[in-house]
Parts: sequence; structure tokens; C-alpha cells
Amino acid sequence: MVAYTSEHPPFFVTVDLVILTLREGTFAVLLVERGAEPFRGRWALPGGFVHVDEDLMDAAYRELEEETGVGGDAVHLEQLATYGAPGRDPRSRVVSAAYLAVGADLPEVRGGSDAADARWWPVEEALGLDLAFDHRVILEDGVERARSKLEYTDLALRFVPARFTMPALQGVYEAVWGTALDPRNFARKVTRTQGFVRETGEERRGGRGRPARLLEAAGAETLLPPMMRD
Amino acid sequence: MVAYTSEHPPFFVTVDLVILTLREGTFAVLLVERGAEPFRGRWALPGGFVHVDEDLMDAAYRELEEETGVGGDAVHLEQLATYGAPGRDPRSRVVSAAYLAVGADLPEVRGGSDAADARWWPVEEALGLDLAFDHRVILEDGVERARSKLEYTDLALRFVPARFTMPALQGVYEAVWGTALDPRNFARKVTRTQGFVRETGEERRGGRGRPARLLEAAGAETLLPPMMRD
DNA sequence: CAAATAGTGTCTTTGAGACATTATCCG
DNA sequence: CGGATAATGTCTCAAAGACACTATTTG
Repeated sequence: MVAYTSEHPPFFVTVDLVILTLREGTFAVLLVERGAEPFRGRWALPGGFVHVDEDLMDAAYRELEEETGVGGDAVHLEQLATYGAPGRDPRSRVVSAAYLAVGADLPEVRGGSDAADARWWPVEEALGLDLAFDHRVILEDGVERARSKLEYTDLALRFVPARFTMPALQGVYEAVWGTALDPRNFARKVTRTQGFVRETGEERRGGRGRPARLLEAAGAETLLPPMMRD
Repeated sequence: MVAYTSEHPPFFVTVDLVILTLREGTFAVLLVERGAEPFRGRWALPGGFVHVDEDLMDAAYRELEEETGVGGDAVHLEQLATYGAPGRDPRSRVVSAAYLAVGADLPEVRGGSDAADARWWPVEEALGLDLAFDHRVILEDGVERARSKLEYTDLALRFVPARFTMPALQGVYEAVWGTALDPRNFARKVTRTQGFVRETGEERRGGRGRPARLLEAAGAETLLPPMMRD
């Protein structure tokens, strides 16, 4: 940290959000269609400028709630990385702190204040789009972070409501990793990982087939041993 | 990303560095003593303002070389996290991207352009200091990142020269994790992890005791299975 | 030959992966 | 009672952890 003088250049600081959820069993990300230049008409991650007296994570929460209507505890939010290449925004020097958000069954969205349109995309499709700015890299980093954190943290529980079934939890791992898992090995693994999930004693009836037992989080944030994807 | 107007507030952007190495077998971090207000006389992480046309990581490399005289490939550098609470710098709104640097036997340093003094601290001692700004949190995050990355990446090899001995590598894990490891289990684990290390065929003689075989990196960046600390 | 350091093998336990059938409900 | 979904047990193999002695060098 060198001595402060007014010679140091000013930057704009934004937050960008990689908001992930499961929609009807599919791993999905929220994108907005840009309604203004630059990149007008291109899909982008939701985000916006940080306010003068606002912490970065507060700005991320604010943008998250503006875009999805969901806030606070209902959604997991963590910092992903910060992107600051000169020229990443053609207008001026903008440094963006990217955040990863994960929630269960986040609501449908349409349009928004300044976005032409907004909607959930299957992650695989979104990765194939020509996104605005450097948002493709940010999206890739966010998806990889989520995939990786399924292994050694309880992040999978954020994709699912407070009470959930074993097949639903297995579905999270399968959708996010894009792999099929054996239900016997999966249940054994989840059950034996101390503090991961707990039986509620209740069942979910009403669907076809045998009722599923409802589980809930048991508090551990770190999974020992981890769930391995290989 | 909302429409751009000149109403958005300007920020200063800095990089701060958590530079870690092993000095005589001890896990150490480089700190500088501040020579100017604010926090004059307090120890801080090295760092500085990002230039107008400079990427964040380039700024981190520049500061790293200014502080240690070491640059380029010799040192591992990765982004840690970004800290932007209002008031974290009492002068103005400063957002800092923190980077983690790891190198083998980094050189002794004394003083510097704007720092009153600079020296290597054992990490445990540094964590007990009353550091400037929010640098204690940044240091904690950097140390935890390094500890964690020893598990599942080849980061341990960055603490050691290109050719090294098995006991030296074990010493990295022991110093960074602060634990003692069994040399038989350690050697078996390292040897059986595909692509982690390879024999060079050479030995290091000249010390007391049996000469040690020299190893080198075998290319894998990810360790499968990981080294576990528990 | 003593002191220092490097290097190694076995046993036991735990978890991972492969694999198919039974249980319960609804219509 | 047929279709749909949930739940579960065993065997084999791989890796982890505990544990102590031998090998090679220098002074």
C-alpha cells in the first residue's frame, strides 16, 4: 500500500451474479438480455454498480433481490472472483466482483428495470451463448465453483427446499455434475457422512409410487469424507 | 449491469499480497511496516494501487517483484478474494483484490520504497499482530487457502525448489498444516498419487546422514486422491 | 563406530464401487 | 393388480492409519 495521492486512477466497481438453481430437475442459470449498449441484445449475467456506501456483498444481495425477488437467508451467496482486465468494459475501467448465488426453486422472472428480458437458461445452453463482456468466463468459473463445492461442502442442500427427499438430493448431484449416480451407494454415502442430513420422521405422500421420507440439513458445513465425482 | 451514467461512484482499486514461503523450515509471510498514515508504524500486507491500464494480476505481479525482487514463473500467484467494505480504508473508498503468492526460499528483504521496514514473519506470529486495515482477515483467508490447496493440488511443490527431497516435501505439509506426519505413510501417499512427483535419479550428498534422493514435479496440478489433513 | 538422516513393509480398518430386488403407494 | 417410485445389502478392492527397524553417510 503506497502513500495515497490523488494521482491514483478511479475505477467503477460492479457486482455480477451467477445465480444457479434447479428448475424441474435441470441445472439453470439466470441471464438478462441487455437493453442498452454496449452489447445491446446480448445475454449477460445480472449485476450492477456498487453504491458509494455499500459493501460488495450487500450490493450483490441487492442485485439478487432486484432480479429474483428473493433475498436474505433463502439464497446462498458467496464471492467468486474479481475481474478487472482493462478493456473488459469498452466504456471505461470497470472492475467487477462476481458472486455465486444458489437457491432452491427460484421463481420465474421476466424483464426488469433496464434489461430487455430475463430468463432461466439450462447451464449447458448458457455456456454455448455468446455472452456480453467477459461473462462467459465468469459463468464457467461459477459453474466450476458450484460443482467443486458439492464435493466437500453442504452446498447441495441450497439447491433444495428445507425438507427434501433422498432422490431429490441425488438429483442435485446428478444435474450439477451431469452424471448418473447409483442410488444405493448415494444413500449410504449421504447417510454415513456425519452431520450432513437427518430424518425428519415425515413422509411426502401424494405422488405416484412409494412415499419418500423427508430429510433436513443436520448442520455440518464441511463434508467428511467428501462426496467424490472423479 | 445497469445503464452507464457518470453518476456511479468512483473507487480506488488496490492489490494486496499474502506472500508465503518456507524459511528454514518455518511457514512465513512477508509483512511491511507502514511508513505513512493511516496505520503508520503498523504491520501490513504488501500491496499498492492498480495502474490505469493494468490488469489486476499484472498489478499483483508488479508489486510482488517490487517487494521481493522475484517475479514471473518462480512464484505461484492466484487471486484470493476482494475486500471492499466501506471504511476499510479511512481515507476513501478503496476496493482491494487480494492475491496469494507462494515461492520457494524467497529472499530476505529490508525496507522498501515507501515502507519503513519489511520482513518475513512466522505465520503464527503474524496472525497475532494487530495488522493495518482489514489485513488480518486477508491473511487468515490466504493461509486457509494455502492449507486447503495443499490437499487437492500440487501447491506444496511451490514451497520447494525444482528438485527437492521427500523429507523436504513432507516438511512443507508439516509446516503449513502445523501437524506431524508419518514418513512411511507420507512417502507411500506421494509416490502412489499419479503425476505428483518423479525421481530424478540424482541424490543430494554433503549433509550429514544418508543422502536423499532428489525428486521433481511430474506435472499433475490436481491430486487424486487428495492428501488429507482431517 | 557413533550420530544423523533417509528409506521402507505389514496389518487392520474404512470407504468406494459394482450390482438387483423388495417395499409401498395410487389409480 | 399393474405401474411408479423409494429403499436397501453384500462382496470386492483400494486407500488410510498405526506402527519400528534397516540403510547410508559423515566426522
